[in-house]
Amino acid sequence: MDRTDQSLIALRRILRSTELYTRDLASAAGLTPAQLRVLQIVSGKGGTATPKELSKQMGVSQATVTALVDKLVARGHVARERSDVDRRQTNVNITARGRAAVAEAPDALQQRYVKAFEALEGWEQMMLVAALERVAGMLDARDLDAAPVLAIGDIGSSSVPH
Amino acid sequence: MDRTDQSLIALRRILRSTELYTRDLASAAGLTPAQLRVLQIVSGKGGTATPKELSKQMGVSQATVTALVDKLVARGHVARERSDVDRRQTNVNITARGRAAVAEAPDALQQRYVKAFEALEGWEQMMLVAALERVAGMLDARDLDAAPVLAIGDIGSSSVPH
DNA sequence: GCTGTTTCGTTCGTCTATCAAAGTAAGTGG
DNA sequence: CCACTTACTTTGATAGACGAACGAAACAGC
Repeated sequence: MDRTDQSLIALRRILRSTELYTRDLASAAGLTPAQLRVLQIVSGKGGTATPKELSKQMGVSQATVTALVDKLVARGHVARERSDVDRRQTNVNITARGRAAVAEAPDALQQRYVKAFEALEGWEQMMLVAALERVAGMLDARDLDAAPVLAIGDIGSSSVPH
Repeated sequence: MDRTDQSLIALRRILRSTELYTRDLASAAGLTPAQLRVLQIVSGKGGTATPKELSKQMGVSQATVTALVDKLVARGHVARERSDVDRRQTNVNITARGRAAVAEAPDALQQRYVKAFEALEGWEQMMLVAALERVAGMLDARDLDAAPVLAIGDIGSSSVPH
């Protein structure tokens, strides 16, 4: 087996672990994975976001975002509010309850990862960061012209410094 | 920002790129992501697998596998066959058409990644493989049966402590 | 042999995620 | 004020996912 295959297998293991884990995580928090993602994004943007932003960030249609926000509103995790600056826009604001749900999400996978990561030597941490960023850059759709789906959203412009 | 955050951000970028891409890939192949995954697994196991194996490998219930296989059967990508050794079991066999679908899946992300990876110097490839496997190991506490891999080696530099 | 238990797969009912298309409401530029 | 665009929602459809209940086959233990 060559190194390319090895790297692909390792990537698939990473993907699989996180995918399986996301389901556990969300269900433990009483939310579905997609709903949790919405909450996390809203929370990460300082507690408010528009459906448009969510749609872009998540790579799904606005119709889907509407449905997800409906559910979160029904459960009291977020509240809708008409924007004053542009009344076509709706602000999706996280509630105290929503914040609590995000905070209390028993993020065992991430905790395990963080713990393992922080147990490493400094030079190993740097090596891993460099490698992960390298791989992320290799996968990033930024330069692809012919992939409309991937062109959705400003990948990284909000959260990934370069 | 500390190195832990940097590594988490890079990981999320990797996850996001692949997740968005999977949808594009599957739709171009005329399949849904879940259906394509079934086909890929069956194909990877030599052309036949049981629902139980698929369920385990994919991390979904058997009921879900049944539904997915139903769809693939309807489209002629796989065929069911009763096992002779244990007649409770059903073998899901890939058809020529199924193989073609897997082979023709325009796996642009992977191709793009492979191309970038293979353009790297040998030592860089080794570094990335070591790093990815390291991360996979940190995330992947349970099932090791998913991939035919392998204890993480050190990368040739003699002093990787653990 | 029998009888109870486990395993494998399926069926059924239900919920969520998702989209495309059509609709509504609000801003923008003649 | 009219046409156009933008932001969001509604509607109707399909797919994915689960748990519960089920039949069939294998496997116990006598």
